[in-house]
Amino acid sequence: MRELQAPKGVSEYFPPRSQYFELVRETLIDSARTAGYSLMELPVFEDTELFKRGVGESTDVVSKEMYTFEDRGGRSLTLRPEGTAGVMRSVIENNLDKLMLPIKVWYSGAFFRAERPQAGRYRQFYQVGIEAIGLNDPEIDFEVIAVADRAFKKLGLESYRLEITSLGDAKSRASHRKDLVSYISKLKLDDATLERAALNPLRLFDDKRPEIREAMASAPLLLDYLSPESKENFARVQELLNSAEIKFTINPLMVRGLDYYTGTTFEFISDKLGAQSGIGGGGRYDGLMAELGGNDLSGIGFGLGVDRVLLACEADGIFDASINKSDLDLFLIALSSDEKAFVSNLVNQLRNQGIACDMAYGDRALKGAMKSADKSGARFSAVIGADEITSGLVALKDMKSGESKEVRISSLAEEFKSN
RNA sequence: GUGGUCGUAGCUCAGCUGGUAGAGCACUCGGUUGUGGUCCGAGAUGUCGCGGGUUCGAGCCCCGUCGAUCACCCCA
Repeated sequence: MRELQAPKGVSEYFPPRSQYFELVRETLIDSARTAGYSLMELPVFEDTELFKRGVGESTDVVSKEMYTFEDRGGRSLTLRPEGTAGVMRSVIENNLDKLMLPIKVWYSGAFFRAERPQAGRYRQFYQVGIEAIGLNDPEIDFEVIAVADRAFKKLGLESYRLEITSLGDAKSRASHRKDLVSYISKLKLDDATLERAALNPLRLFDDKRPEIREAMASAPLLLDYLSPESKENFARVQELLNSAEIKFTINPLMVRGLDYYTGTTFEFISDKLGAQSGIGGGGRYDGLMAELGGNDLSGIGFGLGVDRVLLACEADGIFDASINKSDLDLFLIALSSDEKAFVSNLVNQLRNQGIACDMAYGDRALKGAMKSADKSGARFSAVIGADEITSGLVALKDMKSGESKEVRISSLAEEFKSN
C-alpha cells in the first residue's frame, strides 16, 4: 500500500474518464445558461450556523454528516453539504433581491457529506445546481424541471425517470401533520424509527422495510391535504410538463432530506444505479430566505449529481463511440533532433493562432512518434525533416483515412482555420 | 453510523488440499534507411493493501487495520 492515499470516499476524475466528467458537467451547465441562468461562485465552507438554520437541524445531513471544524480564529465553519443555503446567504448579503426578480443563478462545484461511501455516494461529490428566486409562478417550477430534463436528454441519457409531488404550503402541511402524527402514534414501532418519526413524520413514508411499508400503506397523504392554491399550482405544473412532453409520475410518498422544501418537489431517478439512484432533485422553498434573515421571497431550484449522472451515462453506454477523444487538430513530429527546435517553435506559433496542436517529445524513433500521434487523437499529423524545412512543404496526413496532402508550412494555420 | 463481500503487475483477473507468483490487455524495443491503427518477435513490471499471529514454511489460515464494494440508513 502506498504511504499516501486519497481520503476515504472521495471521487477523482483523471484521463481518460475525466473527459466524460467534463462533458457531463458542461452539458448540465449549458442547459442552465440556455435558460438564462448566470454563474454564482461561492465559498466551499460557510458559517456552520447557515446550514443549521437553512437545511434544518433535524436532518441527517446536518445532524450527522457535516464536516465541521474550527478555524484559527475560533469560528465554527462547515464544508458545504449542499448549495441552496449558500446561494440564499449570498443573495441576502449582497442585496441581490433588490434587483429585478427573479434572480436566476447556477453553480457548480464540490460538496461534502461524511457518509459511509458507496458507488455513487462520495464524501466529496460534485453538483450542478440552479436557483430561481423571487417568483411563485408554476411556470418557473416547470422551467427548473425542464432545464434538468433537457440536459439529460442532450446527454443521451435514457434510463431515468422523473417523480414529482407537492408538499403544499404551510397550512396544508400543518393539518396533514396533525393527522399523520396521530396515525403513527397507533403503530408499534422500534425506538430508532420512533425517533425519526418524531423529527419528521414524513420520513416513515420513505422507509424501505416491508413491515413499515405495510404499516404506512393507509397513512394519510399530504397530497390529499393541499390547500386550493397549492392544488391549482401543482395541477398547472403538471399541465406544463405534459405539454412539453416531459414524462413524470406523481409520487405522493416522496420525501426530501432537506427540511426547507415546500410546494413543487421533484426527483430524477436512474434505475441502473443500485441504491444510490437519485441523479438529481429539488423543489420549492417558501420560508428559507426569511429564515436566513432576508426578505420573505420564495424560490425553487435543483441540485444534480455530476458523479451519478456520469455513472448513469456509462450504464447506458452512451460514451462508447460517439465522443471525440481529443480536441487536437494537429500532431507534429520532428524527424531528428535537428528539427526539434524548429517544430517546437512552429507548434508554439500555431497555438498562438488558436490551433490546437501538440508534438512528439523525447527522442523516439519515427514509429514510436507516430504511435504518440495516434494516441493523441489528433485529426492530422505531419513529419518535419530537413527536406520539409528547405522546401517549406509538409505532407499533412489525415489520421483517419491515412491519406495525405501537401501543404505549405507557412499556411498551416489557415488550413485549419478554414476547416 | 450498522451488517455482508472483496483487496494479487498500469488494467481485467488466474494461482490446485498452505511450499517464497502467472495470463490477457496496455507499455518499451525490434521486424534494416522518413510514417500510426493489423500481424510477428523480444523485453521491463509486483515488499500478493498494510500490521501482527499460527506454521519448518502463508497470496492462500486467524486477528486487527486501511480501502473499495453491496444492502440498510441517507441522498447527489
